[in-house]
Amino acid sequence: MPPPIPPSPPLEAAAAPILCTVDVVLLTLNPQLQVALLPRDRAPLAGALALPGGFIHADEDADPRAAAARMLRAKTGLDCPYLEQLATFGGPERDPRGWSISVAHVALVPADLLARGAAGLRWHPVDALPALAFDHAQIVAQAVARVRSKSQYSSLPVHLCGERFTLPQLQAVYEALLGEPLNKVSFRRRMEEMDLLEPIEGERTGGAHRPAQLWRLKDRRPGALTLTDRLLGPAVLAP
Amino acid sequence: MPPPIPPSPPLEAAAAPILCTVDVVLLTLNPQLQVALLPRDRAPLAGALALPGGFIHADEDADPRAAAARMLRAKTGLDCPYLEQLATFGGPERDPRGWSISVAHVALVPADLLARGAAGLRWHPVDALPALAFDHAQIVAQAVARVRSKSQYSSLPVHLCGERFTLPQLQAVYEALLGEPLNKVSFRRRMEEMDLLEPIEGERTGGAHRPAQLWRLKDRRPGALTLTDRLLGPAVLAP
DNA sequence: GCAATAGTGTCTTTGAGACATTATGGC
DNA sequence: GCCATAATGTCTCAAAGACACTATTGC
Repeated sequence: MPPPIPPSPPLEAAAAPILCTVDVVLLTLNPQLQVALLPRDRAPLAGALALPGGFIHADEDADPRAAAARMLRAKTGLDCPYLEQLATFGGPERDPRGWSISVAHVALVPADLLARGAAGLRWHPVDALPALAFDHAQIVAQAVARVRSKSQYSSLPVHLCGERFTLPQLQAVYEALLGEPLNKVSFRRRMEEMDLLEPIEGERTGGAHRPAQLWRLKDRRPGALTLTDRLLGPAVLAP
Repeated sequence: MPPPIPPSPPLEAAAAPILCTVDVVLLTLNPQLQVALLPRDRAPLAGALALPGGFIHADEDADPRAAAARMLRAKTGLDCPYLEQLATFGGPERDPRGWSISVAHVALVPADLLARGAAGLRWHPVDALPALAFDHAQIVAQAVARVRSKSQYSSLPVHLCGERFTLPQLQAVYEALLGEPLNKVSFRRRMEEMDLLEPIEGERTGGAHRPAQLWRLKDRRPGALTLTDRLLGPAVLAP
């Protein structure tokens, strides 16, 4: 028997205020996957390690992504190369101040950009995290799953390399994210099919052995992803 | 030159109140992909077609998903089989009442469940939508992209079939979502590999021709997805 | 029997991985 | 010359698609 629909439920009545925040899972590869954490400087949970984040400011943020970018700039000094919305976490218990929402984002930064900015950041390998404030451990876990999953079928890992890189370097990044060695020939075939890299003429890396060709992204829009219809690695980890 | 980090920005100061809502993109296949819309019964935009949704209630919702389920029950009478968070949309302009957030969800319902509930719902093919309120057209577009994308590598389409279905029916659902015919042999090989279906002993569909075996999901947890590490269709549509 | 759909067997093609070979640097 | 790494050529194997064939119903 279909449940009767109440005539006119007061769904749009104004509700109790909800705390609206944004958090950023900032990741780098150095040489393993690491996440940036900050000790909280005020209550609640002062001193506890937490993701960079804070309240959305209705008067200055154009959307959640802009709020995340502002947070990142303010708390880490980085102007973010790759920034993607992850998911929204919410509920009455996650923050002692009341029913709260956090629009979580993932940001990627090449390890060689870390010198600048990054003042009080504490980097922790994602596979050995200390206790985190609120539900931030869960958020980090989901972010890592997302990044690993997308590494299977997209160019996402290039955003963990600098602007210029060699194919062996890029393959090492994919392997670190996917957690297993990749076939060199297949990897190069796939990168060529994706058609997202261009060689930097004349440029090669030095070293004690045969120098490798340097490459850069063809499409210079920051944060752009190229997808492939075949998979590089194994196990799909996250939806 | 790295931008200096301001000493102690007032990031956690209480901010202007933000409207927190949830919207649901409820989809069915009948025979094309259709979305459920409701004419708004109050200002703003009274009369305009919109997604079922409304404010989060801090006093009764355990999290955004619960809020979406409540909304769905109240506005459509359906207790949802498949419900997944999509993304969060927010900004100062999307709702005339002020800076607002909508945690958008995707819900799938088999066409044969539509008889019950579904009182004032208006179903529209997603490829020929009328004008929608707020930014709901964009939300629907993203939901459809997500559903089509997941159809490539997961069992998501089974949630658009009823509890019992034949393999030709299921293949037709995949084909409708992916927009192209699939190879019968490969499709069956893949379904067998995924190991998510079990035949219903003795049961077969009638009809003028050879009857087909009926199947059902092995894992009866509603909303559970099985993933595959190979792709069924072509073009990856959404990240 | 015939028509129409369900289900399966098999061959061909394609793409991925393993391996070997060549190339280019420093010493 | 030797070693180490980069880059590419080639072979093998496995999976996907095309196609044909069998199976089962109603008429």
